[in-house]
Formats: sequence, structure tokens, C-alpha cells
Amino acid sequence: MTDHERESGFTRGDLARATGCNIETIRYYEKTGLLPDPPRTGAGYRIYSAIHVRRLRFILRARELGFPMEDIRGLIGLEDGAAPTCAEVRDRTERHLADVRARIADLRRIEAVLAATASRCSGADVPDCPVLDAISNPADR
Amino acid sequence: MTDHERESGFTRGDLARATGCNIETIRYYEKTGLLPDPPRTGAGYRIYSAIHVRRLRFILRARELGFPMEDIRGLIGLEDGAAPTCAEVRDRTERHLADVRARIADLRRIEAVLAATASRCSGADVPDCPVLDAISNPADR
DNA sequence: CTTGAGCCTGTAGTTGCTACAGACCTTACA
DNA sequence: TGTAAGGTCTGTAGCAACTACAGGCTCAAG
Repeated sequence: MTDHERESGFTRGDLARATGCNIETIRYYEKTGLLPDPPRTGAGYRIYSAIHVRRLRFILRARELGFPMEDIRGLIGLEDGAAPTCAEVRDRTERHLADVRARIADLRRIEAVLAATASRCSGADVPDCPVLDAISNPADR
Repeated sequence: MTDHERESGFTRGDLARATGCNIETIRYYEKTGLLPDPPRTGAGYRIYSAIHVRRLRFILRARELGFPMEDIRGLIGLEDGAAPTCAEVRDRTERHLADVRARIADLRRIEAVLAATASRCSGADVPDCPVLDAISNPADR
């Protein structure tokens, strides 16, 4: 990539470093349409700019918040072409929030069972293990 | 399968119904060694017995509790051939419990961010969306 | 001019299943 | 005895969301 071609653009490696994203993931997001196809140098190297950095940061952040890809697509405005309305965004967020809360509730039930059975375990080599018993003969719920 | 061959054994479908497990999953667990290869009829049909039912129930229950396959393998005693010691079982359980707690903590952070941003959203079509802003310009942590 | 790093492509692997397609077997009923 | 419906057999492909090669170019530094 020559100086002229680069012209304040990032390579894929630059973008990866700037965002903390895995370099292969960038290509994957491009393939699935989450990142727009960037222009290329004569030799075929991708040239990224600030808009790609912003877009990728947005995606990564949304992933950190647990949004599924489909939602991110919607939030970015890839689903119906246009930017989503506020109501759409709120809808998605609330559905996702409900999902997160359901997952927390699931995990808390699991935590309770595990904690209860683990506490009954001395670690000594007694013949019947309370943990294995708990899994074999579920008493909860 | 003749009456003689069946002789109080279950077919794969029976086992699926008895445990609530997907019928294909049974074959998958067999392939990965979690379920022992059952005997077959002359025509090649699998014949399951009570030990398979118990084993499969154990696996499904452990999965419900979120244990990864590798742990289940260990709990069943497939890792070093012999049944696991009590200490091993406790160890695995406590590591898994710690993992579950970490996931809960993660989700609670996510929940807090989502709830905070969603509450700032009126749903009206104002130009800048607090949710998209929050994803674009993370302020937490 | 060479060397090493970086980029390009396509493809395969990951985890834990799930879902076919096409062939074979069994059971019920006439 | 025939036949139709359903069950089972095998191998293989697909899912999400990446991640990791292999084999070939290209670029920058010394």
C-alpha cells in the first residue's frame, strides 16, 4: 500500500488494533454485511476509515451488551434499509432486557442448586457423593 | 425387533420419550462416548435398558445445571476410566459454580446498562436515541 | 535484494446439538 | 399375503458466531 493509496486510511490490522477486535472477525462481519465493504488499494488491500471504526465499535459494544446479531442488524438499520425508529430501538432493547433477566433467573436457580449440593460435600472420600446424588435425583422444583 | 430380542429393552424412540431427550441427541451422545454403545438386534436396532435411561437422565440433568460436556465426562468417570473421587467432583462443582456466578455478574452489569438506557427512552421519535447513544458512547465502567 | 511482517482468499474447525435423505425394518390391518 | 404407515438405520450438512489455518501476494526496512 503506497502512501497515496493509504491517505489516512487504516489497514485491517490497524482496525483490529484500534477496536480490540480479532482481525478475522472483521472479515466475518464484512461477509455477513455488518461492516460495509471498504474500498481497496490497487493490490486489493482493504482501506478502512473513521466510519468503519465507529461502526465496528458500535457492533462490538452491542455484542458486549449481549444483543444478538439480528438485533444489531436492526439497530444499525440493515433490516429495512433505513435507520430504525426510536420505537423500534426501544422495543428491541426491552425484549433483550427481558431475555437477559430470564437468563439471570435461570442462572440463579442453577447457582442455588449447585451451592446447596456443594456445601453438603465434605470432600472426604465417602461412598455416596451428595453432588452426584443431586444430579441423579433432582429434588428442586 | 422381535419380542424375544426386545425383551424389556427400549428402542431409541422409547428412550427419547422416557427422558424428554431429542432422538438425534441420543445418537450424538453415543458418538461422543457419553452414552455406551448399546447392544443391537439382528437388524441393527439399538436396545436400551435401565442403565441407559439412568445415564441419559444424569447427563441431561447435568446439562440443565449448565455443566460443560467435559465436566460431565469427568463426573461420569469417562476421563480416567475410573469413577471420580469425591474431591474431584467437588472441585468440578465449585469451579462450575464460580463460572455460573461470574456469568450472573456479567449479566447483571448488562441488565443495569440496558435498564438505565431503556428508561431514558421515551419511544417518541426524537432525533437522537439514548439507546443508540449509550451503545455508541459507553459511559459505564 | 532479501527478509519478515502483513494482507489476500477460501476453507475447515469449534460446541452441542438438530435435521435431513435415502434405505431398511416392523407393525397393523385387510 | 399384501401393503401402507411409521419407526429406525447410516452418513452428512446445517446452525451461531466466530477463529484459525494454508498457500500465495505485497509492502517496508535494512
